[in-house]
Amino acid sequence: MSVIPSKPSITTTLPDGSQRDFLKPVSIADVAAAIGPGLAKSAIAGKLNGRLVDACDQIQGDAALEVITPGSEQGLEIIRHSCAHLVGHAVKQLYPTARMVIGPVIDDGFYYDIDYERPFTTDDLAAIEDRMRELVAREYTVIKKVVSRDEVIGVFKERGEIYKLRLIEDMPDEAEMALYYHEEYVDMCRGPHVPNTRFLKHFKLTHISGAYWRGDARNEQLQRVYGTAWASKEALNDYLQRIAEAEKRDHRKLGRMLDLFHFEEDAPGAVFWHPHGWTVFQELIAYMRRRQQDAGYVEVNSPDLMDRSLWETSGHWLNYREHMFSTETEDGRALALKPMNCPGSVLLYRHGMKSYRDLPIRMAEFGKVHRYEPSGALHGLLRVRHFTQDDAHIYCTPEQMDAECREVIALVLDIYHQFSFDDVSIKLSTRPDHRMGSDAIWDRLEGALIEALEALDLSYIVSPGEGAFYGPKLEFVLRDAIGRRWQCGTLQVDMNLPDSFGIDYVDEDGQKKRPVMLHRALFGSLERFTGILIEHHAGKLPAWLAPVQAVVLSITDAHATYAQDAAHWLCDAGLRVETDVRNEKIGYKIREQTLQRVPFLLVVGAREVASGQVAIRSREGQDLGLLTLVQARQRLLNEAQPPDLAARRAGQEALRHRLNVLGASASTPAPTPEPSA
RNA sequence: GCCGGAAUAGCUCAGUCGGUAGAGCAACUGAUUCGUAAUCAGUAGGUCCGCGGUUCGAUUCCGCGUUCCGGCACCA
Repeated sequence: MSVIPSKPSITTTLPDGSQRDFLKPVSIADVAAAIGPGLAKSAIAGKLNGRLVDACDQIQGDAALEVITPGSEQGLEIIRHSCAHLVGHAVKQLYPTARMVIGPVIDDGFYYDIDYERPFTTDDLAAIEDRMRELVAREYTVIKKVVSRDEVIGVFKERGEIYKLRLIEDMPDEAEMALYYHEEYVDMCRGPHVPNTRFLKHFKLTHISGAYWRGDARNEQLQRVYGTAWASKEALNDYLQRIAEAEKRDHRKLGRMLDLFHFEEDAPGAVFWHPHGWTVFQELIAYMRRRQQDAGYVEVNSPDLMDRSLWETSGHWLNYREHMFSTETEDGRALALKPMNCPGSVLLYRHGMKSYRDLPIRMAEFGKVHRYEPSGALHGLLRVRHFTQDDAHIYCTPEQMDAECREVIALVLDIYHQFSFDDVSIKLSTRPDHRMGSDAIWDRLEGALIEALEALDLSYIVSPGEGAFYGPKLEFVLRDAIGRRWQCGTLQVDMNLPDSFGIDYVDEDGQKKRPVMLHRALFGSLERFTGILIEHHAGKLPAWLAPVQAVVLSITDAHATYAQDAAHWLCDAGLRVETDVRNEKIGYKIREQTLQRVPFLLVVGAREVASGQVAIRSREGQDLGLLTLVQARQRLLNEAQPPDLAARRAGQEALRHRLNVLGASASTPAPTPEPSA
C-alpha cells in the first residue's frame, strides 16, 4: 500500500457557505487575514468543525471554520477567560509569592482564586486593577505553547505553583497541555484565549472575597478576585448601569422606602412587619389558601414548640441540632422550636385511624419555622431565621404518588405564572451521603419525581447528592433583581418519615399499610417570596397585592370631606384606599404617592365634588380620565382582582354562557366581583 | 461560621490630621388654599453601634464584641 501524501492545500468552508483554499500551513489568523484586514484585526479565535481553537492554531485538513470575534457570545467568553489570566499576570508582578489556583468564567465576568500569605484588601484590588490596565495598554501578544505533561509539571514546579500541580494531578489522562504566556507570566488552560491583550480593555474588578479550596470549608481559604469584562466600552457601561439599576430594586431598600418591614439588631434574621408589608404578606396567604382549597387541600396548625424526643424520632435533632433553637423548662424538659412542620403534620395524621378511602390527605399549614442559620447567610427577607412556609404534606398510597407529584408541579408552575414569574428553573436533588432508608426506596422516590417531570415535559437539572436526608427533592428556583437564584417552591417525596413515626392506613384488604408522604411548599418561605416579588416589580406590586390600592387626593381643604367620603365608600367595597388631604399642593402629593408606588391616584377638586366624580391617574403617570364614583369603584375592583379570582370569574362566565345556550331563558345579572379583602 | 468592608439625626450622606458634629429630605410650628412628580419661613432633633485601652482630652487611634453589606461555606 502506497502512502497517500497529505494534501498540499486545504479547503475551509465559512459560515456563509463560501469556500476558500489555502496552502498548508495555515492558521485561523491567516484565514482571517486573507478574508480581510477588519477580520484580521478582530479575530480572537476560531471554531473548526464546531470545536473552539486558538487563532494561532494550524488548520490540519478540510474544515468548516468560523472566525470568533469579540461581538459573539463565544468571543466574549474568551475575553473574560483571558482577563482572568491577566489578573494572574498583574498579581504575580505585585505579589510574587502568591500562588495562582483557578480562574474560570462566570455569568458576566470571571474570577481568579489565589493563595497568598495574607488576605487581600480593597486597596490590593485597586492596585491589581491598575496594574492590569498598564499591562493591557502594552498590547502584548499572548503566546500559546502546547507541551508535554512532564514539561508542564516542570514549569510549575520551578515557579512553585503548587496548586497548578495539584490540578494537573486531577487530570491524569492529559498527555499534552496548553500553556499561555503573558510575557513572563504563564498559565495553564484548555483555551482558547485572546491572541493579544488589546482585546481586554473593557474590564473592571468588582469585589474580593475569601473562597475555600475545592469549595470545601474544611480546606484552606483562598483569595478570590472577581471582575467583569465586555467587548466594548459601551457594553461595560451598560452592564454597570444595569447593576446600578438592579440595586435600586433591592427589596431591603424598597422595604424601607415603602414602609413594609424592618430588622433590629436584637433580633438578627427576624422580620418586623409594618402594616403595609403585613398586608402584602396576608394577601399572599389568602391567595394560597384559595388555591389550595381549590386543589383539594385541608388546612391545619401544629405547635411551634415540641419535645426534643420528637425531633430525635424525626431525625432532625441528629442532622440539624446545631441549627435548632432549643430550650429547657424549669422542670427539666428539653424542647425545641420547630425547624420544619412535617413532624407536627405526621402527629396530626397519626391521630385516629386512616382508611385507604381517606387518601390522599393533602394537609396544608402556614407554619412558622425557626432555623439558626449561619450569620453570614442572612440576607434581608431572602434568608431569615424565622419564616413562614406555605407548607403541606400529602399522605397517599404508593399508587397515588405519581399523580400527586404531577399535580403539585402543575400547581406550582401555574401559580408562578399568575405572578408573572416565567423564568423558573427546576432542580432535582438526589440522595445525599447521609440519608435514611434503603437504596431501593430511594430508587423509587427519585423515579417518581423524574417521571412526573417527564410526564409534564419539563426540563430540569440534576444536583447529585443534594437531596434531604429523608427523600429526594425538586426545587423551583426564582431569581432576584441582580440575578441571584433562590429556592422558593419545593417538592419532596418521602417513605422514611412514615416509617420513623410508624404511620399507616387500613387498606381494602383490611391490612395496615404505610402511606407515602409528599412534602411541598409553593411560595416556599412567604418572607422570601415577598422579597422576590418586591424586586421583581421594583416595588410596583400589582394592584391586587399593593398595600394601598388607591389614594384620594384633595386639591384644597374644601374638598377634604368629599375625599374622605369617597375613600370610605371605596373601602366598603373591599378596596384598600387611603386619603391624602394634607395642606399641600397637588403636585407634591402626586409625587409622594407615586413614589410610594400607589397604583391609582384619585384627584378630587371643585369640579369632581360638583359632579360626583374623581380624576384617575395611574402610578405610571397616565391620565385615566374622569369617572363617576360608581365607575371608579368598578374600575378599581376589576384592576385589583387577584389573578385566581379573575380566572375563576372567566370560568363562571363560560359556564353561564353554556347554560344560556342550553335554554336558560331568564336573563342573568352581571356578576358582582368578589372583594379582595 | 470564614475573608474583606461598613456603622454619624427618622432617611440619604458630609465631617473631625484627637478639642463631644453638619447638610438635604422627613418631623413639628406658622403662613399659603393651590388642578396632576418637590410652596415659603421658622423650630426641634445626636450615648457619632457597644465595652475596654492609649491620652489632659476619643465620635476620631488601638483591642474586643454586636449588627449590617459583598462573597465563600451552609440552606432539612
